[in-house]
Formats: sequence, structure tokens, C-alpha cells
Amino acid sequence: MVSTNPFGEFRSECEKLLRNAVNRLFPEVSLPKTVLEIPPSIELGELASSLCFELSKRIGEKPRSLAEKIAAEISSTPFTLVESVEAAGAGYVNFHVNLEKLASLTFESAEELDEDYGFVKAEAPLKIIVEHTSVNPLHPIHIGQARNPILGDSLAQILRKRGHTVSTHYYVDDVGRQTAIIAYGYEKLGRPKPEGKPDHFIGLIYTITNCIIEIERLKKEIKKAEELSLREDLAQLRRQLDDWVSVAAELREKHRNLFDKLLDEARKDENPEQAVNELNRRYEEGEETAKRLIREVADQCLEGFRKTFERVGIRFDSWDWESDFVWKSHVRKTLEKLKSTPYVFQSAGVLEFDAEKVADDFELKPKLGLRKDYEIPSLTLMRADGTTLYTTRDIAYSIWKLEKAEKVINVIGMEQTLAQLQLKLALYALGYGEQAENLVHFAYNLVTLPGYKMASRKGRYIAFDQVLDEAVEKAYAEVSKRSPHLSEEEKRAIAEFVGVGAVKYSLVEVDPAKPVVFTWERVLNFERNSAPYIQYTHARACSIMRKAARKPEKPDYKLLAQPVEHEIILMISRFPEIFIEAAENLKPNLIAEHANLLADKFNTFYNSLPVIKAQPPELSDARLSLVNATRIVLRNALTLIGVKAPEKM
RNA sequence: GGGCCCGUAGCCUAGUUUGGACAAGGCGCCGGCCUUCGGAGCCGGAGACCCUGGGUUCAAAUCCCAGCGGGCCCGCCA
Repeated sequence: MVSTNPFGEFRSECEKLLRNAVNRLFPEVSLPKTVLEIPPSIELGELASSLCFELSKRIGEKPRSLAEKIAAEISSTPFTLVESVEAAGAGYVNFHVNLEKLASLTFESAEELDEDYGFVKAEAPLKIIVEHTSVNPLHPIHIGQARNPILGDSLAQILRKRGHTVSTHYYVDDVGRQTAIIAYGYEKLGRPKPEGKPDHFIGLIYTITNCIIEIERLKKEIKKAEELSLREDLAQLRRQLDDWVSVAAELREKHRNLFDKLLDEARKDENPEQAVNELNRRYEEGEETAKRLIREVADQCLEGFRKTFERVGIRFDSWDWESDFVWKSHVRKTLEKLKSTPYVFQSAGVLEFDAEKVADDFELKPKLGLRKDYEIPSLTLMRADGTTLYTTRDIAYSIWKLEKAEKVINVIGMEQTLAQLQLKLALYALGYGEQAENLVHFAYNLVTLPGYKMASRKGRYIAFDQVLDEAVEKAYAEVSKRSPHLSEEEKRAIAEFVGVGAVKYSLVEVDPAKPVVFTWERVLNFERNSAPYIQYTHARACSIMRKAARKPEKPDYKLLAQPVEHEIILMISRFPEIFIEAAENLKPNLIAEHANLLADKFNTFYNSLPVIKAQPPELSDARLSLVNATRIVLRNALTLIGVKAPEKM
């Protein structure tokens, strides 16, 4: 017997038994929704129902006595996976599973389905686009941004295994002032060949250029404020200037040549800020020299990103350049169309989108979970100089994505919630209301550093690459200590997947809605509740299988009578349900959690019970099946969160 | 000022969507394990008014209301 969802079979049986029993006993009562839950303790059974509490109100009988009647009624009918039913507590109906049958079904299914065990297919597979990461090509990916590709890639992997056709997209945001700034600096330096990893080199030029321009800009604004004696503005501007001046000092300290050269060159320009804006405008217009320059810079930066992605095993199916949507008129046409709706107005020379009015006219506030009295701010669509803003371009891009897929998931930080809302409302205004419902903003919370605020524009960040390096280095030290006999090459290879795995796990393990405070301690954890711990447990299970060097020929599953064995059988049988929940609710952290719990139980098992030498042979075989199924689930779970499952380490 | 997110042992987290039985792990702390298959491990112990106050309910960490604390957003940045 093979089942894609062994625990689900048990659950369905319990539901059916419960429903039939209640129908027979109380034909006049409509059944409350029968949700079965997992009891707090394993002694209470594997599934339980609290429907008697609800039923008691309708029937006017104590929950406990109802539970007893129902349990007795169910017990008079035949079972398959169910072992027994009983009334418990104040009125619960508890179901105990027939462990021998569940073990047999679970282990045989796991072995048979192997690399597909747990991956229950969706009834209606969809074409899904997962857009994730989309870090601007300005500087290396920092640790705050790194949560995005880790979550996004895991989501994509989970949805693929769920049977959907998933395409991962990277939106290259090469339009806008920021890319113009880096390109400006890059050109001033005479388009240098990158020293070291290109994204880090680009990042350095970006920070210095941005810093110089900001200082110039602030100085001018301060002068203006002085003339108009705007006291409050002045104080604030001066604070900002102080901050940038200290950034400049830090930068010049570390990179004197580059800094001084850029400063000299920038000073040759009457107004660097204006030059940047000019470049931005020319790029949007598709002017050739601007195109060549900015694409060259962006390409170099992306080349660096690709190296990082390769290292962490993340690939994109499509690289979508924002500028293409501008040049191919997608943006202009969207804007024209939007202008013809009653939701766009002029204000102080710029084009505004009235998101509030759309929400009202289409009565969308309750649907979008907004309060009636909340007034949605309007969105600026176009600058006075005719160039567009990020969200405007994103509207055009979103339409394109929604035309290519039935569902679009945008993995974007929660700080962009408002912009994503405005974007969605623009889709309604444009008549894409139906498609807008298929647009999901997967919002995750920020990664913060204790002590100071990360600011990529100020060059204050910890690069993802650096975190990976540290993790791999620590892993190397650990491997060298634990397995000195291994060759240098083997040690390096192990250190790589251990270190990378640890970092990925630390970012995927936490509920995406919760903020993560970055600490080295968290990321460099190789002990319990970490990728290395699960990897180690997997390698251990593999090792037992290797040593046994045989297939379980005649397992007798009823001999698996130890509590820990009981728990492991349950966890393996439940993996498909966990997977479904993770896929449907977009919660990769559930997978990490389940793998970790299984690893915990397996290690307890490992330390207390022999496998290969267990007697009689039927027990040894049954345990071997358990080890093998554990190995399969750990590996499949790790695959979903993008962590390598090694056979040795 | 308005909106969104977060608040669970000293620290980090699970559980909150879908209310159910004595709130579950990890780190750290204390005490044990050279138990045959891999010690990145195992066993035991101490440690929680689930931010506060109301409300709904047979039942609230979970739902509702009002606060408090922290973060984010409200830009002709992205």
C-alpha cells in the first residue's frame, strides 16, 4: 500500500467515523464543522475532536456524556487505520491510530515515493510567477536583503513540488536616480575594470558618489534655507549634512584614492546632481550613450550577484529589465490608459494617482483589510521633468506578469506595503481587477542589526557574501577539528555546504512576518535547531543504512513499541500535511521546523535503541525502515528550503 | 497625527490565520553520559502573571475593543 499522505488517510477515516456516528445518533442535528486537532499529549491519541462542546449547546446534554455516546457508537463500527476511540477530558473524542498499520503505510510510501514523498500535488496546478530578490544593481546584496532570495527561492521550490509551474523572476531595477548616480561615478572614474568581486566594487563607487552628491545637495539646500530663515528646516538639514560628512570621513579613510579622485571629478561639474538627473532622463528616453553606460554598470553588478546566487544554489528563470518596459512603451501606454481614467490628476506640475477614490468606487477597503476611515495616500506617477517613478513602472511590469501567469507572488519587504497597495488599486482602475486578485504581496519583515541601522546608501551594511564567508570559515574549522583525516578538498566541500546551509536556515527558520535581529551567534549556530544539525542527522541516518548494507526484508512494525519510535512514525506520516500547509499558506518556516523536530526525535532514538544489532531481525528490519524513512523526509525537507542533504560530513 | 507589523522564561523562537486538554523547543545556566550503528550528539534540572486592562465564549496566548512598548510606512526615493 502506498499513500501520498498517510496521516491524511487516518485523518479522513476519523472524520468519516465521527460524522457518521453523529448522524446516526442525532439525525436532526446539523453537524458543526468537524475539525480534528492534534492532542497536546501523545497519550491522548493522535487526533481529537472537541465538537461535543459545540454539540452540547444544541442538544442540551453534557459534553462528556455526548463524547462517551459518540465514542461508543464509533467503536461499534469497523476500523482500518484507527485503533480505538475514547471519550476524554471534559468532552473530547480521542482517536488512537493503529501504529503498526500507520508505520507500514508510512514507511512503504516513503520508500516507494522516495524523492517525491511528502510532495502532495495541488488539485488545480497553476502557472505561478515568483518575483523575488530584485535587489537594485548598485551595491552587493546585504544581509538584510538576503532574507528575500532565501524565502523566495524556498517558496518557489515548495510551490513547484506542489505541482505548480513556477517561474522565478528577477526584476532588474536599472531605471531611476540611483542607477544614474552609480553610472555617473563610474564614468567619472573612466569606467574602471572592477577590482575584486564586481558588485562590491560597484557598491563602493556608488556609496562614494552618492555621498559626494548628497553633501553638495545639502549644502545648497542649507544656503537656501538660510536665505529664507527657515529655522527648523535648517536644523534638520544640518543634522543630515553632519551625518553625511561623517560617512565621507569613514569612506575617505578607507579608500582615499578612489574618494579623492571622484571628488575632484565631481567638482569639475557645475552641478553633479543635475548631471545625474540628466543621465536618468536620457536613460529613460533610451538615448544610446546613456544606455551603454548604465547597462554596462548594471551588468557588472549583476555578474557579482550571479556568483553569490550560484554559491547559495539559487537560479532565476527570467531576468526582467525595468528599462525594457520603459523603452518598449509598456510604461507609457499604461500611463496613458491610467490618465484616461477618472483617477489621475495634476498637482503642482506632477501626475498623481488617486488610490483613495479607486478603493471607494470599487468598495475595496473591506476586501483589502483596510479601515473605512483610512485615507489611502495618493501616488505620484510622474516627475515634473517627465520621468516616471518606481511604482508607476511596476504597474506596467505587474500587468505583464499577470498576463503570463495565473498567479503572481511578489516577495517584497513589508516596508513597501503601501506602494504594493497603490499598485494593486491602479490595476483595478485600469480594469485588471480580476487579475489584481491573483497578485500576492508576500511581505516579510526586516532584518536589523543591533546597534546601528543598516543603510545601503551610506555604505553601512554587512554584505551577504561576508556572512557566507564567515560561516564557511567557521564550518571549515569545525570540520578540521572533527574530521582531521579528510583531505583538504573534502573539508572545503563540506565546509561550504555546512556554512551556506547554516546561513540559509537561519533566515528561513523564522516566521517571515517577524523581524529578525541579525547576530553572528544566530547565523553561525551549528548546533541544535540549525541546518548543520539536520544535515548531520541526515548523514547519520545514511551512515546506518550504509553499515547495514541490506534492505529491510521482513519488518514487523508492531515491534516498534518505544514511545520515541511512535513519535517518529507520526512525524514521518505527517510530513505531507505539513508540506501542504507550508505551500498553501506560504510558510517555508514550517518545513524547517518539522525537519528540526524530526532530527531531534531521531537523535533520541539513535542514542537509546540499536538498529542493526537489534533482536529479533524483524525488529531490526522495522527500525531500518524507520531510519530510511527518516532519511528520506529529512532530505526532502532540506531540499525545500534549499539546503544540501549530505550523505557524509 | 494616520496606517501596517511585532510583543510568549535572562536571550532567541513555535503555537495566533482555523479559540479547545497541564503554553512547546533552542541558547545560556546547573548536574550527568568514553551506551554497540558518526559526541555538530544524548539524559536530567531550575527558569513564563503568554505586554496591560476590559469584552465575547462552556473554553482565550489565539477573536473584539481600548491602551502601552518597539519597528516600518505615509517622498517628484526604491
